[in-house]
Amino acid sequence: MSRETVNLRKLAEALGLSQTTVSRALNGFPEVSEVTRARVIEAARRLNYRPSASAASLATGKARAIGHVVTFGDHMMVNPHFTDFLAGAGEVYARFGYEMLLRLAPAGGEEDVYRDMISRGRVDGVVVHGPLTDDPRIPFLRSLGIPFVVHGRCGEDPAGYSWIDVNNRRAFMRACDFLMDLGHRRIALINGIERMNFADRRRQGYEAALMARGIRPDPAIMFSEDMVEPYGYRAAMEVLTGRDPPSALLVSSVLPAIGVMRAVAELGLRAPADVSILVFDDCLSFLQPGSAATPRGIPFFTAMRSSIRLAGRRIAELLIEQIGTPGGEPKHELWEAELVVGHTTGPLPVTEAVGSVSGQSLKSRR
Amino acid sequence: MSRETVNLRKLAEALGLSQTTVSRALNGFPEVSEVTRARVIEAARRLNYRPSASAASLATGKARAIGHVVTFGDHMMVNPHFTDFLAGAGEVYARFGYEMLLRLAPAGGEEDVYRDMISRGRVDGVVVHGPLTDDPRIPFLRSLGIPFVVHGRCGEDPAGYSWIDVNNRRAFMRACDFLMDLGHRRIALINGIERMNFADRRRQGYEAALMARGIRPDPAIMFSEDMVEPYGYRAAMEVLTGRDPPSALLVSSVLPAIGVMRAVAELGLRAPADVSILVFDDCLSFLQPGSAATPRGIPFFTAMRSSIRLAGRRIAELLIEQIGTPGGEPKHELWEAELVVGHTTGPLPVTEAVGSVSGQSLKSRR
DNA sequence: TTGTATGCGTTATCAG
DNA sequence: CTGATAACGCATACAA
Repeated sequence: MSRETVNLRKLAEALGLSQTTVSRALNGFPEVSEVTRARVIEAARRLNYRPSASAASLATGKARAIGHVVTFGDHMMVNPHFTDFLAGAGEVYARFGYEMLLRLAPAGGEEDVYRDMISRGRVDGVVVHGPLTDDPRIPFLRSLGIPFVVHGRCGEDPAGYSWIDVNNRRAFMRACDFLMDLGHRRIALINGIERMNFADRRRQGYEAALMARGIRPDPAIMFSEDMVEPYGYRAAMEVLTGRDPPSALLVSSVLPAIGVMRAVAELGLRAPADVSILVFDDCLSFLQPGSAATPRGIPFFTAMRSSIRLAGRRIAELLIEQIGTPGGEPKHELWEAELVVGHTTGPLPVTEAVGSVSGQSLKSRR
Repeated sequence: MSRETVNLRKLAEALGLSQTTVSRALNGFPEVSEVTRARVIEAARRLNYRPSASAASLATGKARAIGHVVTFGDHMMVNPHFTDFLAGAGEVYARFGYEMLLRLAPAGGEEDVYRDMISRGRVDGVVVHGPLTDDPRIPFLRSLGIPFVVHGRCGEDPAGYSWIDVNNRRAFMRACDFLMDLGHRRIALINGIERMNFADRRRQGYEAALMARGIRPDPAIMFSEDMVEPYGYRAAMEVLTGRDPPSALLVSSVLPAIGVMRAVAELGLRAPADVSILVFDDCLSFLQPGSAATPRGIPFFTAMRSSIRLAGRRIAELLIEQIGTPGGEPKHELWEAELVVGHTTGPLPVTEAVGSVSGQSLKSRR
């Protein structure tokens, strides 16, 4: 139970060696003899030696830590998708001996927070979450010259920094095509905040798919907000009880989709009999397995799926690699989302296909 | 655009002062003249001086950081309730200039992780999440002599360490009483993992309330698992389609409650007409406002409510206070959950009150 | 009110 | 292969 802190000096004294040799032995330098190394390692374990992080950091100039700045949403909310990202990244950090630093910042105030933790030497690299379409954080971090990886990206084909992103545009095109192949023509979009690049791209995909079949996107059934449950509920309520309701809903996350289902149930409707629902599924673990599996093992929601946890893992790997090789080129990965057919999509209801008074028919079912 | 790192020495040189004076001026020591202090502060800002965290930490022995070890659940999942805790705690950390360190650990492996970040001097204090009924982490941290605060607690009236907890026992007694006052006699419990103290206490409250009215708890309608959506779905499915189904469900979190609602809808049932549902609501922001508010501003779920975000805030405050006053006594706070009546509870359905074949009647409604 | 000297616990440079 | 010794950047006891 030796609770007294044992430092390098004491360890070296106990071994009758110099601090230098002990340090080298512990850090795997090749020039130390294997017998000495074994002795040192054994003694270090026995005496419970742990190198001081701040001393090491001061001496090397490396913090062995990575910073994450998470933005307070409009509801002073931390994006719940973040837990799953964290699970993926944290696993990698643990494996490579990196610390994870977390700071909150109000939307727009991230730069100060980044600057602070970087210039005080607390981190060797940072992750950018939720990039906007034209995000000041990217030029800012580039000017600082610190390694960073963006979860998502900004403009078209950005090459000046590292990022990992889902092909959101194509994912929503495919989703829309899938619904139109089933006969749907009027499809609502319940999107995330379109200042965010991922949501902007999703809207683009949605619009492109519609227009490719000669359908003009209708702003009356397109929404853009923080992806939370009540939002899905309100949006679904609005379009399903409005005039000319859509026969299908394209929803940007499982969270608002749950709200959509609540609205659907409250209106006495059923999916997919009355309305089809297609979701972008980030594989949130607390809604897993299979984004709410049904008894037969088929996922509940039909979805475009891409694991945010895997993204966290890969981004952490990339960032650590980048920290290790300062001169390296930026790297990019564009992932394709997978279409998974569940229970919430089906062919356009017959009543819908017949007349244009479908709104009334929907409402009358209550 | 001075990107070169300016340290205390350079700043002092630029000012024609000694490092000592500059340091004292910046750290608010009283003995420095106000004119000097103003000069120093101005120059520090102008030259973009930020003290090195590792140097300060090495010199003072304080890390100005707080460690959180989050446990991987059975599904290799990070508890989504954590984002809201984080939102509360992070706000306080930001205010007091503390860093938040996050590490993942497999269930049971937390001690090594705590030991590592503590003995390497990365943190000044730690938070314990999700304490078990007899949690080895508490004696372990006490033996280390590091400030820590537990979110929850372990045995009866523990006094040897600081904690903040909800009165889970009473909350579930009240919930159960509320349902029984409505006429319900057969109430299912969809609980969290009862190795965890909070869930254990909830079960105690549930059982005590039942027994106080002469009802023997029935293990056939009591569940204990990770509080995720599919769990709620499965449990609800099982009891509602089984023989002798309950007329009310007591659910430990909004997450499984969403799964419960999915099962209820799939069975063609309605709440509260066919079945009452009462939830413990942690005020998760991504399900806010009002745990899924309905149009009239009344919350959707009837719930026992206590904000996990507020808990995060208060725990952070307590811990920082404790770090500042080493000799202090442990502090405890026991919060009462609030009963909020929503739309998912109602009197016992008539059919239930009449016969004992209610299971059949439920099923036949499909 | 300001300055000098020293220590914090490592790693890194340079000799041996 | 090993060992003195000097940084790293700040805080602080002690002097002036």
